Amino acid sequence: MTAEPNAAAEAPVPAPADFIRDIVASHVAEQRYPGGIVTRFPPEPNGYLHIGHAKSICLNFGIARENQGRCNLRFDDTNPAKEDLEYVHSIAADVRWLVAGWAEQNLGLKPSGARPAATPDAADAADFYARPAPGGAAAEPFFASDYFEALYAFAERLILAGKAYVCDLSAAEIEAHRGTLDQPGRESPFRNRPAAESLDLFHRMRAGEFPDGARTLRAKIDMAAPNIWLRDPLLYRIRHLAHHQSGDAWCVYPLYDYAHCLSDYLEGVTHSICTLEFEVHRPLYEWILEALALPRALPRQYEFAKLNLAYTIVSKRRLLQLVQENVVTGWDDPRMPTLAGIRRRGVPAAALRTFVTGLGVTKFDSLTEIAVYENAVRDALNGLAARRLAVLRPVKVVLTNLAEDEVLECRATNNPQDENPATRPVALTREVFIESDDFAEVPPPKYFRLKPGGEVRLKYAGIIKLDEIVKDAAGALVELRCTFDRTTRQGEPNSDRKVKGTIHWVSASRCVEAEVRLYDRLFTVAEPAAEPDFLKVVNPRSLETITARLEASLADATADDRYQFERLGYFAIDAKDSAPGRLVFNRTISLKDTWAK
RNA sequence: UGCUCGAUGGUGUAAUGGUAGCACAAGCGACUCUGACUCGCUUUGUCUAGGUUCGAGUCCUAGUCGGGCAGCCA
Repeated sequence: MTAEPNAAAEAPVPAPADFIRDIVASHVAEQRYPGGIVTRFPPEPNGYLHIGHAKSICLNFGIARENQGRCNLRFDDTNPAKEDLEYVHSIAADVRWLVAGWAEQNLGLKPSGARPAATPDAADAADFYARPAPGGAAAEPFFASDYFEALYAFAERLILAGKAYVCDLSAAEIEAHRGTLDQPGRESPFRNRPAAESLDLFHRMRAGEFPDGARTLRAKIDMAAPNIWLRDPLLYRIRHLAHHQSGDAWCVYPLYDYAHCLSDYLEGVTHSICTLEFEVHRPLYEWILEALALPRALPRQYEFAKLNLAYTIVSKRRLLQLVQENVVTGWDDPRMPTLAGIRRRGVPAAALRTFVTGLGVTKFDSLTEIAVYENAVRDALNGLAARRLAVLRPVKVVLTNLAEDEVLECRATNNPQDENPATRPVALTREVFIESDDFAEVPPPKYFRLKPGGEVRLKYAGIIKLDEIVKDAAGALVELRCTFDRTTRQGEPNSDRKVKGTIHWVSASRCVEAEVRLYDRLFTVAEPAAEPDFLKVVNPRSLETITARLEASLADATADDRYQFERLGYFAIDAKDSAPGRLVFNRTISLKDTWAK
């Protein structure tokens, strides 16, 4: 992970307001949660975090931050079949990156190895979590798997209270009994078996006596409920599978609805914020907590609409497909909307934060234009990026009135946005490269750049005039022969002489080569997820790799810095592939180009 | 056609019964040693129909349109 280039430079923004924050504020006002406000970010470690998660992270950490509370990072790891340690590590790193310099003091962690007591009553007695000092030793994220023992004890209690039972129906039979959206379900024949029998069976499930799928633990609610999630939902299933955290300790694993609400409760979470698709699960979330008659204030669930971004896929499943089918080079490919990809591409975390925060939080299923994201990225980078000269597609220019060995030193401004901008030297020599786009033999109307007989300013150097176009026998352009007006150099009397165009350039003899990766959107349509096959709308030109010529100072470029190649865009070192002597730059984003329209 | 949630310019949102505002986008102009940035101006909106009220985007009723829900996924 690269250091955050602008962690300290966050502009003060008014605290956001939305319907969830309004609710939190009213709870604070009525002192509903004396222990303070606790939220949580609960990813399942089955893929990399993406830009949609950034919205959730900023919401949950933002609320914690605004209320001097805490946001627990908790892995919702109840399904060992789909999860992997690689994802645990990437997610932890991505969260820390996004939150660094902003809400890291609100990141809820626990002392290494801390677990709630194994019995529900003891777990009720006190919160087991702690809040170590930032960066303190021995702090680690929470895991739902830490609660397997406590969750199991809670389940025993439900069985004893007649609120849960072991069901011997097969998966197909359970489905058949469930009914349909407009037809009530039928009760399981095992629904009313004695609690003692269910408890014995539940113990034997844990002991490994039954194969996968043979039995389940179900809540006893209402098979005729109009809400399907209340039709005796499954709480536990048998899975003879090793878990990335708990190893071989368990062969029964709790399901989401059961594990999530209780994990929230155990951690002292007050506001459990999730996306809209869990709206219909909320009655179940509440049913489980209330069925256990727990002593502390219960967490409540609130739902908001997830982020949808135009030309982007925000689905771990589909992102995994892109990786597996080698459409991209990995989860951290700079074209990916993953936090890892976005970071590698050079986007500052602060840009991502302003973007998602500016979106607001509602229950309306929206599609955000990509321009909003791009604006946030450019805006963050504009104040941050050191200006440099670089030529992507070189055309040779010979300044015929400069001697072969002549070197004219020019002062270039590092960032005109700074109050007292620093400068650096760049060398002008007889042979330079300019951008091929900046020359037109047959110029279109209102073309400000170099054209036959025309003048243009080489930025920081002075004005040149095109005298002659040299081509080879095949008619291909060889070089442009120009004269350099020495009286327009910095400090010379005509330095302020106006010409319409100013272009970038590099000295042909004093430049460095670098691999530059230019990115375009990964999909050709605004809503790739709505396509029957989203792989068919992958943009075949999403990556273009070229060899560019950079001003010599860029040989010392660092991965922590951000650069603007003047008139071209914002670029960053590719932290993974770049090495001393073999520079690799990613174009984070181009500059706005109103001329191209 | 069961339950549930939603609907404000092109897009995303604000207005908590009292002047429909902001951002992005778009258009025009100014500035410019980045056709960037910045600045100025402009276009465009309360799903429909009733009702309550001095006054409705907001409250009520009915409708229309859209999202979500029937994994031993989360």
